[in-house]
Amino acid sequence: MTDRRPATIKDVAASAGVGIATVSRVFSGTGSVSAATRDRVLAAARALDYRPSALGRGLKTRGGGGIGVIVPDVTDPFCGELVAGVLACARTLGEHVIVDAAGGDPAREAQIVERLAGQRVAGIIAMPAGDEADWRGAARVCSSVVFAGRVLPEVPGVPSVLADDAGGVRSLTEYLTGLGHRRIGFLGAAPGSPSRVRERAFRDTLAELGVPVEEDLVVAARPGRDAAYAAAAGLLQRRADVTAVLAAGHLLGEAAVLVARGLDLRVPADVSIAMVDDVAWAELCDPPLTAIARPGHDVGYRACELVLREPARRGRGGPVLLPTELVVRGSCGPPRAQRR
Amino acid sequence: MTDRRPATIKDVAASAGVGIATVSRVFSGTGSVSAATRDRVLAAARALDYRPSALGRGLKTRGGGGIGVIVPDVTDPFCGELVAGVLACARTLGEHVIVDAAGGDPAREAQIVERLAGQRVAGIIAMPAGDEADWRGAARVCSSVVFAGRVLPEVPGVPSVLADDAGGVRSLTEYLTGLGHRRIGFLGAAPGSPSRVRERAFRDTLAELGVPVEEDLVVAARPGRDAAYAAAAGLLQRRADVTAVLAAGHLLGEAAVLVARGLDLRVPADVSIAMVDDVAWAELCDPPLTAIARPGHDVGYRACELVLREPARRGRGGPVLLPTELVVRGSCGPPRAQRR
DNA sequence: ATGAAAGCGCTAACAC
DNA sequence: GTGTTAGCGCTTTCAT
Repeated sequence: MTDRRPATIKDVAASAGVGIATVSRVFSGTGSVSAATRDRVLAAARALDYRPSALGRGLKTRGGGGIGVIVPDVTDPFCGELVAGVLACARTLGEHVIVDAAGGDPAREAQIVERLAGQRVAGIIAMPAGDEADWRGAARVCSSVVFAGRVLPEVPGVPSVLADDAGGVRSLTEYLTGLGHRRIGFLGAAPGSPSRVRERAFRDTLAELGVPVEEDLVVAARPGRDAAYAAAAGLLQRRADVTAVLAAGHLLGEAAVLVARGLDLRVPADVSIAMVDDVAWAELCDPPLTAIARPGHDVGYRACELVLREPARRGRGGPVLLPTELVVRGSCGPPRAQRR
Repeated sequence: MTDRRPATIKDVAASAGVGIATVSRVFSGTGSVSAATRDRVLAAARALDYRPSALGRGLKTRGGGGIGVIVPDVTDPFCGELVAGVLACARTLGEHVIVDAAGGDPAREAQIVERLAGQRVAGIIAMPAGDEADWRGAARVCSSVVFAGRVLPEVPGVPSVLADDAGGVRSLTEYLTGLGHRRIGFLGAAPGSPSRVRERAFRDTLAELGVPVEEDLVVAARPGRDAAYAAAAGLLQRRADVTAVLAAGHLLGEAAVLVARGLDLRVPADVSIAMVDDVAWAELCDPPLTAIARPGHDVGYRACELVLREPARRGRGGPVLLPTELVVRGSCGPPRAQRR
């Protein structure tokens, strides 16, 4: 049980009676080695429990390899899917993945980028929190950066792959108005949020449909469960006449459901509720919630492909937009004439 | 915009007019450097956008640093929490974290361990899928391995930190029997599963309470949503007389809720339902589900501490057991005299 | 306080 | 085919 340090290429070479270059050739698949020698090397390696050091190789080849992923929170369902997608793709490409959570804090995000750069990763995939300046720098620091699931405006040279949130909100809005709703409450992200495409899509769709947008019905919540709940409660109490609520995220949807329940509102008889993010509980809710499914896994997968396979095409063209899907369940119905 | 390769310590040394050793001292904090020199070095470094290479350092110091985490699936809520806990701890210790998902496949798990070993990580935290032999080898391969959230029996030298699942199931079982239930269905993991402590705890508690265990009521489901649903449907249809269901995981709980709804069973009037894993939707369910909260975050955090801070104590004593919490909501009530 | 030099484990020319 | 050699970027004696 002596825990001696790992065998090196030199040990293997000596033990197999060959030069270190030969061992290197055997393991990197480069050059040509006679079958006999290869076997001897492999045997020696196995005996010594040898495993090539990624450090040595990385140092030589300039680039440690691997890819870094930065999300606000790994426990968020969408982020989880995203990460899973990256892992799936990275696996096929034989790369490892360094994951970190920035908690929505730009400073922390910058720190993580710094560390990743120190590791000499081949690329970084980020769901950015919000500081353009930092990312402007990061784009220089790392060979290849791509945004996934979210973008920062004004960061040139960083390609992105996104779920088509605008399209999703648009169809949800059309669905709701089609049902007859005119006073739809919108629960969205705070002004500081990186992208308010959802809110814009909501407003635009309503405008196109000739439904007036009442400012009072568009509310912005800061991130987090509590803020979401407060926003939902505020909206539903202030405007007892809303007939439907469109929640722009699962936390906001959760809040809407809870508040409606607390207010003894029947769904969808008194209020219809729909949300962005088709999380697991949408189906378990009573009634099951109509939602927009965002392809988190695919977003991650594509982002990983982009960052590793097409470093040349970086920044070419607009963002890659992946389609969302409207999943209709039982939480929306025609508006009741008058609530309360 | 010339994308020249990253500056090295040599570049900085030259630019600052000092030796490379001095630059090293400045960045590693070792040795002593005069304030003036330090400033010159720092200035030069900033100008060149220098960032020490973790590869170079790692090679020299034997050990790339960083820690590896292997879970079955990052999108699982418990795994997500676990990973988040590891990230939180690793951050305080300045280590990066390589994450990978094995999908419950021992072979894939072994591959991942192999890659991690190649990266010369400082330690590995794993929620093992099932093959003892692989892990027996892995324990040798890597300096420091710890199991988290789940254990394999009989892998010596690998410490573990776990949620007290047995305790959780015990309190759930006591709670249910206290309510008057005698025919409790148990939805558990398949026989091949790494640990069936939950089932054992259920049986033991019932035995202690003098309630006979009917084999017919203890069902094992293979992993995955579909299998869970099938198991729940089978149980509830076969035994219309069960008055309560204890689901040993959130997927099983989900299945129980869905099946009960499909069968038009009222919860808790017709059946009480409780589960292990206090996931987000437990509170959104109607009625909200009584559940056992497992401290996923803490498990990850402690595991990370263990793997990095106490390599000496490895394997000493039994597993670290973290308490679970019984969260009583509205899904359980006294049994109805007779169902159907 | 600081510089020179010797590697860490590996790959890539280049000889043979 | 296979061995020799020169670094990759860094830390670390050992002089100075």
